[in-house]
Amino acid sequence: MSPTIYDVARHAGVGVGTVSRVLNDSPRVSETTRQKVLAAIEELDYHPSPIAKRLSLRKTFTIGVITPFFTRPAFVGRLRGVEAALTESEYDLVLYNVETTDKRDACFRQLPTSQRFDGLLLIALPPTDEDVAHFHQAGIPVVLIDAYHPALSHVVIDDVKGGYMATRHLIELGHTRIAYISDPLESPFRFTSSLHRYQGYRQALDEAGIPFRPEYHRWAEHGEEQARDMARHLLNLAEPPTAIFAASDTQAIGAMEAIRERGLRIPQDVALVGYDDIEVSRYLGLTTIRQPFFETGVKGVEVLLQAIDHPPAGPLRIEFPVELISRRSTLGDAVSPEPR
Amino acid sequence: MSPTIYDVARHAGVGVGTVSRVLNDSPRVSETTRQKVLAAIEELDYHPSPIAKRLSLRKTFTIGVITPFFTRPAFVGRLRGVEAALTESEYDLVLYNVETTDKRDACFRQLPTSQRFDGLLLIALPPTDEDVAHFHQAGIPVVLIDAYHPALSHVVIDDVKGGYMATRHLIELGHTRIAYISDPLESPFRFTSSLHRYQGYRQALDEAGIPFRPEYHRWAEHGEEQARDMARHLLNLAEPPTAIFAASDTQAIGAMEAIRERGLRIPQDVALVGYDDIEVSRYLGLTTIRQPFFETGVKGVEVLLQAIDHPPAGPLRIEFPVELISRRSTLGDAVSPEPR
DNA sequence: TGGTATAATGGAAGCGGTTCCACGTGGAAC
DNA sequence: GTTCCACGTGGAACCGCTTCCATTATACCA
Repeated sequence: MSPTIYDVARHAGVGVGTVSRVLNDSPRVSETTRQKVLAAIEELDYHPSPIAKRLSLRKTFTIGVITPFFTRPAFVGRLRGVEAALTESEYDLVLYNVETTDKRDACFRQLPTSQRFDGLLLIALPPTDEDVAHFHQAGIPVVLIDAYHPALSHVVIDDVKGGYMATRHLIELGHTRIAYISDPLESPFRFTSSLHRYQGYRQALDEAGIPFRPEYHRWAEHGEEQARDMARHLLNLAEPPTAIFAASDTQAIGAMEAIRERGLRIPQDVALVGYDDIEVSRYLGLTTIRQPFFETGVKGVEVLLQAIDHPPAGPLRIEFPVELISRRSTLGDAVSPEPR
Repeated sequence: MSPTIYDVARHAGVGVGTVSRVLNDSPRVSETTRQKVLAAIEELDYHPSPIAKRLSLRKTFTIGVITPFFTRPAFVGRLRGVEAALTESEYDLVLYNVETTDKRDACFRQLPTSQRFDGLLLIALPPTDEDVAHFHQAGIPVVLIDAYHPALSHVVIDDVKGGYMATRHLIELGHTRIAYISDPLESPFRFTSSLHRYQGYRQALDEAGIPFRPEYHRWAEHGEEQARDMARHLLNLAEPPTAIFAASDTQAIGAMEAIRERGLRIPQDVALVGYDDIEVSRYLGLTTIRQPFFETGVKGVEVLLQAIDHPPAGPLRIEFPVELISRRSTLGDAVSPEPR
């Protein structure tokens, strides 16, 4: 049996209150007593029970993180930031990976009232009004990362702007036949990124006076393979695009494949822009919109921990900037598959 | 303030013991009483406090999962299985992502004695004897996934065999100039997969009477880019290999790039085998050794939960089979980049 | 009819912390 | 020499469960 605070108190010849004060760095302890207590702790190899602390303080020191498909770079990137920020703190990170809407709904329904969390962090999962009402009733702070709800604090990037920047970049390079491939604009998970980037795409076209062609926008389930197929379709059009903007780097890589397999050159025949700046993109020479995954994860944690201790008057909105990273897939030399 | 078990007891006109029995499905409650209690629970919208339960039972119902670089497919794949198995149970999953040996060591030192976990799951992180002694002293069950220590239960695949199978496959296709690219065989993280696969590679060569050529084995930090550079080097040899076995699909993809950029055909000029069967491999037509990521994660959880409730006499060893998946990168038609 | 086994139940104690309140002490202020 | 206060300290009560033990009610048997 591991020693308790009572054992330490007895061993040090003091009361449990004093030991507790030492543990919590209270200034109301004399230096000599502190030393005695620390010696006893050392000697007994005492480790306080976090569970008892939690019960006593009526605080779980745990936050629940719900993320969809954490195999995808965009989600795991944010999760990485969340994990890093949380291990810096005294909070535990309990993870839920959601790959079906059923599991998402189960999480949304059960976790807030489970008395297990001081707060909840949702990654890329916008809740419904009903969900939010439920969170509110449970009295648990919830922060969204890369998702939006008017009543909840959220850490986001401006995807409309990102879509605009990507498209604008292509327009500035002289392209007018610019296609957009993405996830479905509406899906059961209510992911919004493809939609917002689409809006930015449309906006840039409008602004440049380039008419939008419906056949230049294609969507399918997320994935390289699906993206490759979409790009193949685009390249088969009577008047194929000279540039493709993909809603994610993963999809851009699929498009790259389709372009290559037709023997076309990037960017001379088809220019390509992705989104996310995932790890391999630099190496592939893919022009892309960089979004700060890690930082949004960290910030989400900060906002949530702050909200736990000092509930803000209203929901906070934190927006991170996106950045265009120009590489070979739109500029200068061809990307490699071409022999050098 | 949310209601407690006392509120429920009072409301139902019974004692707290009875409510507790109802909550825990004890048979020692009459049906009428049970109904009364359930009604009270419903009416008060009562949710029992897991923290209080944990303190009372002296059990945390939490397991700690320590994984390196969970951005890499091989690790996140296992983690996915772990998460899935754990949400099925009543245990919480607390996650630690380790990207430096410092953090690994800190986790190994602190977590076992932190009184926060009923068990620990280490993914691909073999502990030292000293670490194991520490785990043992803390009295906490530890299970390894994809790692080995003689004193700990572990869930593994036979990487030697996997390396053998990959190499054997190439030999059977008539190759004799077979290169191997991998992570460094020894690293601060003590990952063993590159080493074991290397051993299998050597074994297959020996068995076929093909002399091992040191210049055909190259290693570098994990990553597509590093792998591409290694493959470039191999292809620049006076007598370049006709086949490359890469210790991971990620590295195989890097090699693919190097092969393409020289205008060589896969598999006619250079055949390619990877390892892991990550998601994109099917789509890239990459021949590979499939290992059951998800299943090993699930199994690791099973073994650990079992060990928590019924400590086994000695450490268990669970081995999963690997499987050769033959695709275009060694067989038949060229992989795409070639126009169809 | 009394005795006894059995089932259902109430409630105190315990899990291991925190905190509030009471108390003793010593020095400063008058 | 008294009064006052700040400081340091001990310990009971409490957080919300589980469980064991005592008790009561019921059923069954001789």
